[in-house]
Amino acid sequence: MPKPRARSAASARPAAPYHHGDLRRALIDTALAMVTEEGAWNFTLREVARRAGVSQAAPYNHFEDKSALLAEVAALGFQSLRQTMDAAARGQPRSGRQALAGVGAAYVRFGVEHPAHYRLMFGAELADKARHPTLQAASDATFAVLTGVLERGQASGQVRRGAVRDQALAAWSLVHGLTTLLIDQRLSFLGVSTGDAERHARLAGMTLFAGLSAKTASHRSRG
Amino acid sequence: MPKPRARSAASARPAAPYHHGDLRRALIDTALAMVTEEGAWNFTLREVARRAGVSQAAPYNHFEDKSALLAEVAALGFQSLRQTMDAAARGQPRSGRQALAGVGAAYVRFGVEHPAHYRLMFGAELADKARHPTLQAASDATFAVLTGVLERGQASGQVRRGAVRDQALAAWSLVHGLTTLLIDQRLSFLGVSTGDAERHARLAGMTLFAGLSAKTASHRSRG
DNA sequence: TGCTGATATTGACACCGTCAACATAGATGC
DNA sequence: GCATCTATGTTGACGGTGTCAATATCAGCA
Repeated sequence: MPKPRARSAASARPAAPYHHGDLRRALIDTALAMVTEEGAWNFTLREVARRAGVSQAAPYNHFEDKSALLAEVAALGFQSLRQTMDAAARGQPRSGRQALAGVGAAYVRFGVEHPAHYRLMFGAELADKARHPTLQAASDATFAVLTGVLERGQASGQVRRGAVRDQALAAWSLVHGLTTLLIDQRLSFLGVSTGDAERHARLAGMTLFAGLSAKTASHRSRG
Repeated sequence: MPKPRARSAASARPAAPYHHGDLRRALIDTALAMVTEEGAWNFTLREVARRAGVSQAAPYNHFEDKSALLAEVAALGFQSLRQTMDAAARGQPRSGRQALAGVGAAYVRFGVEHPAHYRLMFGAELADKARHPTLQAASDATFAVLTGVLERGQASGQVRRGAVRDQALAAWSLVHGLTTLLIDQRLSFLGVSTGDAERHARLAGMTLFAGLSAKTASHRSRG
């Protein structure tokens, strides 16, 4: 067989036509699979192209850069994280401390269960997010879930009144720091493994939320 | 001059002798300079060798791996961070909330002022710290400063009694998360820049410490 | 039908981490 | 003093990478 160029021939599968059809989507899907299934958060553009069955330079017709593809996959991660947090927020009956703890725990759980994706989402390679508006938008929407919970908490009187921005920043810092420390195994010397993730998330969250609580906190938050 | 091989000749500088003398130290120093002066946290081993004036393969006589050199530089970063935190802890008159806030603020300030070094210290390339005992030791010593402050705080009655490990984990998560978010400019959409670092560190810290405080916290921690 | 623009391939460039083979020189034993 | 050993350099290579220029292919439209 000199050159399998059949397209409208009798072959059931197109057998690798010259033009892929929707290579952009295929590349994102392939990269996403590599990130989620294996732990390849720093994958190679050539490898993605290889798995998609195209040549090494083909991606450059759809992405300006390797980091553009990275950003797309990271954006999908933020969408997934946002859905997880949304579900956790809605799963709680009240919009107060329970909701906050639930969302925080869901956040940490997402990171621990998808370490490669989380690393990609927050990796330094994409630090200049201004270049990737899709990623920026997805990230903002995710953060909005947190501020929303805090706003409803303030409205319901369960969260101390104050600048939601500052409260959200503290809460986000806490869960983000805990997640990255867990993922990078920086806590092994403490005897903390990723299995304890949720427990520690709730524990650290309780400490923080005691400070956020509208009521006097110290005698209320004892486990 | 055909071959500048003068060593005991009249030349003041040795003019590149074949054997460097202490290349290991020179490589670490060079890499450290690249990390601190420029923002090159993901430097190239070849580039380090180039600047040290040796060939590309010379470093392999002193480091098993590129990551071994990375680990050494990261360990120096942890030492520097520990000194900063120690100074902050000692600078506070009392060993309670003030000390904790001071140490936290010093931590965040260190990260913001040395972003490249901080990224290297916590980067995913060195996630398997077990391979680098020097780094592990330096990291542990740094963490010990935090637990020490908490222990003294508990002893003096200013910090709520409880498992120091859990409190330290919460505090570390908070400052680490805030630092990485600041460094990676993940907070620009909030209008938070690295210039506000210390203010936000103290603000977030106050929220957390309100939960850690032994006294009823909510009416005491108002700025 | 033939042209045009989008999309894919090939082949190259410079760079990277790492290794094997070889060169050099300071230390050591005689 | 000299030969040898060993630590420490160099050179050159291998396979891998991101990226680009030149070229080939093909779908849709005049």
